[in-house]
Amino acid sequence: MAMVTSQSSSKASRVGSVRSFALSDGNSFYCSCERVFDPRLARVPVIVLSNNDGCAIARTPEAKALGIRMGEPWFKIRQLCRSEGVRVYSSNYALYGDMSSRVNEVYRRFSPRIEVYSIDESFVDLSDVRETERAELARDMRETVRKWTGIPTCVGIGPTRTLSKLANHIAKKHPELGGVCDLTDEQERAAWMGLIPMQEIWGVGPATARKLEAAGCDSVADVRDLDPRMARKSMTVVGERLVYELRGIACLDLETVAPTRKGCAVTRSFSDRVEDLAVMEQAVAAHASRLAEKLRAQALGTDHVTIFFHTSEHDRDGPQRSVSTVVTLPEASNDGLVLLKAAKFGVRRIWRDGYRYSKAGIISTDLVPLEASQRALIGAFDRERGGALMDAVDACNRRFGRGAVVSAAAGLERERSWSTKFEMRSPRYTTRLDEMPVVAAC
DNA sequence: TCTGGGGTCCTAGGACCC
DNA sequence: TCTGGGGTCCTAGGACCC
Repeated sequence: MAMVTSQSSSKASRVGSVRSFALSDGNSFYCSCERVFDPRLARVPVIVLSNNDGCAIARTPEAKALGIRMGEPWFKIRQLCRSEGVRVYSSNYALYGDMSSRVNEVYRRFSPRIEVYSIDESFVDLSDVRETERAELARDMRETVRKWTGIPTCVGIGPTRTLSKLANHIAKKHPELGGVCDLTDEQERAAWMGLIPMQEIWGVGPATARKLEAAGCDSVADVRDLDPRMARKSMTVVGERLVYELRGIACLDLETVAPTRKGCAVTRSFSDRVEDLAVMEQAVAAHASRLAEKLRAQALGTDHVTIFFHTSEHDRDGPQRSVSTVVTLPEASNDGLVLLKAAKFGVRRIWRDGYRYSKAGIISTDLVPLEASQRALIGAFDRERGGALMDAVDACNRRFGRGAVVSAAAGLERERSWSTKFEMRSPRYTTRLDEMPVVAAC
């Protein structure tokens, strides 16, 4: 079998042998997390809003039935939610992240090889499970997750990652399957593929869908039957792999060990527009501190950061401006004070009065393991002192909660006029002692 | 008259994902 | 009034090198 990959790769060592993947994901995951801790939410419409309470990013079936779409802005659905009694929550990532790791702990009991693909989805390798036993194992896994964490899931099984995603899609759309769909059988698979529109394929977005349409594709089966060479011509190696994956030939293997992160960013929309340099400095400084924290958690560093801010396209009347600048450091660092200083420097460099800025951020690409990074001959940071200080800051924040110790330059909570809205956040039940649910037994 | 060939690295931009 | 945040991969094209 020809390896369909853009670069020679040895990690797909098992590619070619018969594989089986299960994709398990949490149903309306964020909403389900909220339901675990509040039984009153069962069977009523629930939605969770994005950062800044901007738009709906998770909806229970009851909320979907009311016509609330994915990504719909909050201000457009507020009335509907009020009149229909929809329970609305701000994002509570501390809770969702913790619930996610609990769910993954359960998956690990069913297979030694799992890939945590996103906060609510994981691939589970079932290659060593007998074909006839896979669906049963999936049902068992699903029940165990439900019992131990309270999260409802759906599982799709297939010989490639793409087909397991497709199976998962079917499991979700067809409740009569009991939350598990196994596409191992070729005939059964072919029947389903003829029924599902190609837009549902994992990896097909609007641009690819237009190309596929032009090529006469309507269903998933049509894409499977494309000539792989033609697919490569119009859709690059990504398109060619897609065709093979749909044919049951695995081109993508599991990443069971999370690869070192390549980039990291902290960006936020402001709750109110920012027109003042001092406020912008404070906001970006806070983002920089947070970025440094994220890098420290993974022992990574960066020797340059991009600072950006821009106005909003939705402010039709005002003048528009979008700027960015790269600030280079003498050597890689993850010291909060170093990145904060770089951030403020960058902001001042590109600041211009007279605009109503809506969003700002700090981005770092090309992360390096800090210990292995090249030291500067001139301008090296005092890593011993800086590192000890940051260790102490991290320890305090772990113990007393994020934000317990911050740089004054990044602003205290109460003076942050720019900060993000979380007006309807539920308690962080599982990660904060003071927000733990209290149960009375009598 | 006539001006190589092949490689790497970097960046920007497009596309897609959750 | 009000429209999220944070990632990955791939390609083309330019700079540069020998």
